[in-house]
Amino acid sequence: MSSNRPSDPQLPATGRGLRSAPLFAALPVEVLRELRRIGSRRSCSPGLLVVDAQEDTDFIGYVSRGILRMQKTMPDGRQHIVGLLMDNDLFGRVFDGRHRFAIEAAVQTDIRTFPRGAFEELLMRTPELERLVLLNCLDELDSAREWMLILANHRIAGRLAGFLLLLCRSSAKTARFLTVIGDRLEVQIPVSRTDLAHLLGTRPESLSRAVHALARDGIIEIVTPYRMAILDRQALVDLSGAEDIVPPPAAS
Amino acid sequence: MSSNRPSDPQLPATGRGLRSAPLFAALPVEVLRELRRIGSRRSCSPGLLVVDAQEDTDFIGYVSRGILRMQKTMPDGRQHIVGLLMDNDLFGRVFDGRHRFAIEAAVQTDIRTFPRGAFEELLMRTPELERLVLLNCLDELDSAREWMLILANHRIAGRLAGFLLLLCRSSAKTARFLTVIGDRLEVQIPVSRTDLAHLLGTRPESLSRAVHALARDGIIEIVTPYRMAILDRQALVDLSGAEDIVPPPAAS
DNA sequence: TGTCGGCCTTGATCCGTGTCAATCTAGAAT
DNA sequence: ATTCTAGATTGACACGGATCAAGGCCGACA
Repeated sequence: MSSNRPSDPQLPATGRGLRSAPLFAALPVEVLRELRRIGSRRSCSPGLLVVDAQEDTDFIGYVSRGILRMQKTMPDGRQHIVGLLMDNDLFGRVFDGRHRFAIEAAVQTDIRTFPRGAFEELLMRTPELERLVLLNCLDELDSAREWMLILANHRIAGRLAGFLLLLCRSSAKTARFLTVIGDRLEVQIPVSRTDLAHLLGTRPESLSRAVHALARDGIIEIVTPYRMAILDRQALVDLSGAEDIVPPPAAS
Repeated sequence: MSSNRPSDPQLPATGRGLRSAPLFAALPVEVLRELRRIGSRRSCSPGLLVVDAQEDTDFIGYVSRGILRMQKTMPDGRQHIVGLLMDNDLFGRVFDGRHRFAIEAAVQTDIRTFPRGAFEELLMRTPELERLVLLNCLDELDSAREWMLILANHRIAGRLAGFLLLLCRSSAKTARFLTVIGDRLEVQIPVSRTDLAHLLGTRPESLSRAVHALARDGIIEIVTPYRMAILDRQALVDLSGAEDIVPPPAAS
């Protein structure tokens, strides 16, 4: 199945090594060295099952480059996506290996794995690392709730708009998925239409219609199924029903 | 608005004190004593804003009894619920006070607050507590994703069924919301119809129809708007499209 | 005890979306 | 170059849910 994919969802390369990993950048050099020592790289082809649901994993993972899909297989056999792990995301259950969702590579993905025991041990004696893991988890939690806001949108176009804006925002941090050519803003869709449909709680057919409706209205332009240009960002914001970026001042 | 509520959503009383708090139960006595020392009780009436969105709070909160609503106010003024905090839930951003959602009491709720600085300091020198907080956060994260599964259900009846089962499951831990009289299982709905509708991503009218449809089919019985009996749990499971409880063996 | 004002419920109608089915497209393999 | 195949798209149609509007219920307050 992975042999017959469009070549589009490949992502551009970025720097390697933990030094360039934003999540760990602030850590002291000796901690970075230790992480490098206990960690190992792993390359995952699209479709590879990284973690199975209900599995007790013995490692903590970090996405250095690519996309992982978190999903649950329903009793009727359908797979439902509950989230994406993208560049700079940490996954795995510290102190408790049991996963509740399967994790699968969506595109060619480089991850870094740390043996759970060694990672926990390092965590115990490194307050900075521990603090980082906890903060990362809190951020993930809020992100998951933002996702719920997007999913709660009644119309598919609204959910799609929210997703596109989410991509723009998350890319603002890592400069991935985005291509700016002049005043033209192109986003890379990291998953297939079918996956995106499941992610947004709908079907491929309905999603396709929604995408093309946005294109007809001149809000986006479909370059390829995996790449579209944002022509009218404000229209997306209106459709999504949410404010775009966090209000700058936030003064009381 | 809070003065004209039905009296139903009041919840039964439970034991007080940190000793009976399941989250902290496993901690050493001296840590409990310390927590008791720095913490203080607070009682919140329905509708009380505990934390405002974008607010930098100086405390970590723990729900000892009751329900808090996490919500976001949309640009058009509507409030959208992204989650509920129930008995035994911890909230607040350790090491980083900025909240992204407002938190409001849904019913009369007792919370316990710990000054952020003191809590963090205790966290730093108490690995058990820290581990507990991190695990709690990981669980919350997975719960949020379970929520996404419920919300992804196409039919309202399915989302409602998932919510009812969620209530049953979460009550299994704390024995709240549930009343068992003989072979009759009654669940307490902790929020108003309107709130529940928003929580499930729909409108009060549609939700009302879905509830009464389940009642007509003999799957549930509506005792009051805030209390319903589960007559056919398996039917709820089927409707929700998910397996009910985690498979007991989970053997490979 | 009577009035008031929420919330909950119900009815009617229209639009969006799920579903089934067929066709198109673009890589990949030969 | 040709064939093959999975994914993407389009069409037709029925159904569920959103919406607008109205009525019922119950607790709160005077």
